[in-house]
Amino acid sequence: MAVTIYDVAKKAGVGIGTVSRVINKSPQITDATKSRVLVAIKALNYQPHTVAQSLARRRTNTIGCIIPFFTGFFYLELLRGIQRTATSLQNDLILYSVDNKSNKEIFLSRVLKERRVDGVLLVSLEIDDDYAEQFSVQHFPIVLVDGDHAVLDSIKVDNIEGARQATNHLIGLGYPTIAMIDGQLKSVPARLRLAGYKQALAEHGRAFDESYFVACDFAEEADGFNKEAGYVAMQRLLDLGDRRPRSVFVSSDIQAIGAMRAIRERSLRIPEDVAVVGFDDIELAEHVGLTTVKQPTTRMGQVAVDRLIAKVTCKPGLDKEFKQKLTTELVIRESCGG
Amino acid sequence: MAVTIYDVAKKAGVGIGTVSRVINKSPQITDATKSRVLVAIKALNYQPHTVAQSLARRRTNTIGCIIPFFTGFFYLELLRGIQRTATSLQNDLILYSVDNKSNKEIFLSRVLKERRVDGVLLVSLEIDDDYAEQFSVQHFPIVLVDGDHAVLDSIKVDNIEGARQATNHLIGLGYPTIAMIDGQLKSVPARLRLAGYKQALAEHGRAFDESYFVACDFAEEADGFNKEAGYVAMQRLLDLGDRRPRSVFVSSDIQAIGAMRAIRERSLRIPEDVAVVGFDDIELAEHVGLTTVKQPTTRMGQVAVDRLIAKVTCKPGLDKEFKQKLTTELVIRESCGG
DNA sequence: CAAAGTGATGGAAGGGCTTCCAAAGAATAA
DNA sequence: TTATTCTTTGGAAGCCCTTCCATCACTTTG
Repeated sequence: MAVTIYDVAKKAGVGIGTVSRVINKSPQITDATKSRVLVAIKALNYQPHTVAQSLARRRTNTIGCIIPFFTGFFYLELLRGIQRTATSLQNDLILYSVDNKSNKEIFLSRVLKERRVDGVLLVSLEIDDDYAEQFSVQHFPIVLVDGDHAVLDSIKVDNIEGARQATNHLIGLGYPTIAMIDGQLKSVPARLRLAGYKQALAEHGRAFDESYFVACDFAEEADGFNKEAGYVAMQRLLDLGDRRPRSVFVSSDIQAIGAMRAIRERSLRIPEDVAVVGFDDIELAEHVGLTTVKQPTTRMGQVAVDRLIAKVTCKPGLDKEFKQKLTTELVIRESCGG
Repeated sequence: MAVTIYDVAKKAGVGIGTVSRVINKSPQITDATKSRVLVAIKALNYQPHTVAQSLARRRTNTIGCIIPFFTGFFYLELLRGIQRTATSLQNDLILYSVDNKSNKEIFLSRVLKERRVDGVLLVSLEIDDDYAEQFSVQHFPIVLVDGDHAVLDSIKVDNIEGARQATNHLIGLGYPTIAMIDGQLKSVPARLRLAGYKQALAEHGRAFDESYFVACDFAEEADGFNKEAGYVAMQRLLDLGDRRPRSVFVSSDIQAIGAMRAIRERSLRIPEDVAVVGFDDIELAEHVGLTTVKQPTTRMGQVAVDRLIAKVTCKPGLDKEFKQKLTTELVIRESCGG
């Protein structure tokens, strides 16, 4: 059978409390006893039973992460930031991955009642008001990542600012006309990116021109953020003939890839005929030389875990609400010229 | 305070053992008592404390997964298969991700002693003999994924067969000359893929021609499986001038991407001048129309977890060694013509 | 009708730790 | 010296379950 704290205590000739204190680095232990215990621990090759510790301490040193079935680079990088930070703060990470909506609810309620994790990260998923309420009332630590809710802590990227950066880049390069291709307007990021686009135009005294704006409301899949939608949307802009825009800000890289294909199919060149900026900085973007807006994904994971664990350990200054927005970064490649 | 099994027992007017039996679906409970208990559980909104269950049962219903810091699609898909299968078998998944080698050892020894997980998956990582020994002796369930060791269960893809498929495809299309670009020969998959290539050639009575084989031994990073290495290697083949190969099997997609660039830079066409097959089926492969060998990645995760949990639960027939090889699948796109 | 068997139930013990309280010992003050 | 305070230590109780054993209420059998 496995060696327990009692074996160590007997071997070292001390009480179990003393052994426990040594393990937990309690200060009030004489160096002599401490080293006796340490020797016994080494001799028996003892390691505390984590599960028993969790039960007694009412702390698992584990955080949960509810994340939609991770496709794409974004989630990989996010997970990397989360994992790395958790490990560095001596926490383990349990992954709950969500296939469909009902799944999410199950995980939320499990997390809340099983007490298997000290806190939870909810990534890219909406949370109902009554669940939010429960977490809030029970003081169960939760941080929303790439999402938001009135009563809960959240961290996300500043979509408006990112869209502004992209648009300003095109303005700065002197393009006379700047179109925008957006996702479905019912999606939150799509609306925010539109707002940033409009804001940048307004700041430079440019009017928003309805005919230069295409929302992919016709495309269902992935809220319009997909290759085909970008392709179709770009066709519409190119159909303007002479009035076609000189440059376009596309609200996601994957749409931009589709848009670029549409441009090339008409024998137009990028950026000489039409300049393109994307959003996201997916892996493909580098390959096709797409200038785009990079989200600080790894960082987001890190900040989220830091905050979550601060809440778990009741660090001071946690009452104030935490609504962090991280700023994006423009990655300049070849698709805009300049 | 949280509601415990005692509260439920009192409310239902039964003993705690009875409540426990209801929770664990023990058969010998009358329907009447069972429903009384169920009512009480519902009324109190009771849910068992997972940690306490783990301690009492000496089973955590959790598996660990030690995985190198997941870059690339391969790990995403693998993780998807692992996660999905674990969830469907009522197990949670703890992710230990490895940044560097020492990290791996730490996780291995923690897993072994902390008893926080019932079993562990070791992905794409080598394991020292003495650790393998320890797992073996202690009967601690472990399954190697995309790796191997004499005394441990393992599951991986059949690299030899995959390389044969790729080479045979080129042979079948009638290409007179078939070169190969490989990773560093010190890497195991590189050697296996070479073996498959040679085997296919031999089966069709073709000689292995040293001058048509380039191993990327000059490239350090990622065992030679990277874009630049592929680019350089292809240059060498193209430098053969008139004797340059009519087709080439590249041992990874990422190298193939580099190779394709080298081909295009000499104003040669794919597949009209040089046909290319890759290996891996990364996301980019589809985008560039690369014919390639797809690994059954998700499936591998699934099989691994199935096996691991079978071991944990001591299903019969586990003594025989388990060394599974999954077969690859050729994905035909445009880079080979035909 | 008693004896033996069957099935459902209660609850103590045990899983391995932390923590609190009391006690012993050491150090200081009077 | 004795009284007082401070440190260090031992170990019981508690964290919340599962499981085993004893018990009790019925059946069945002879």
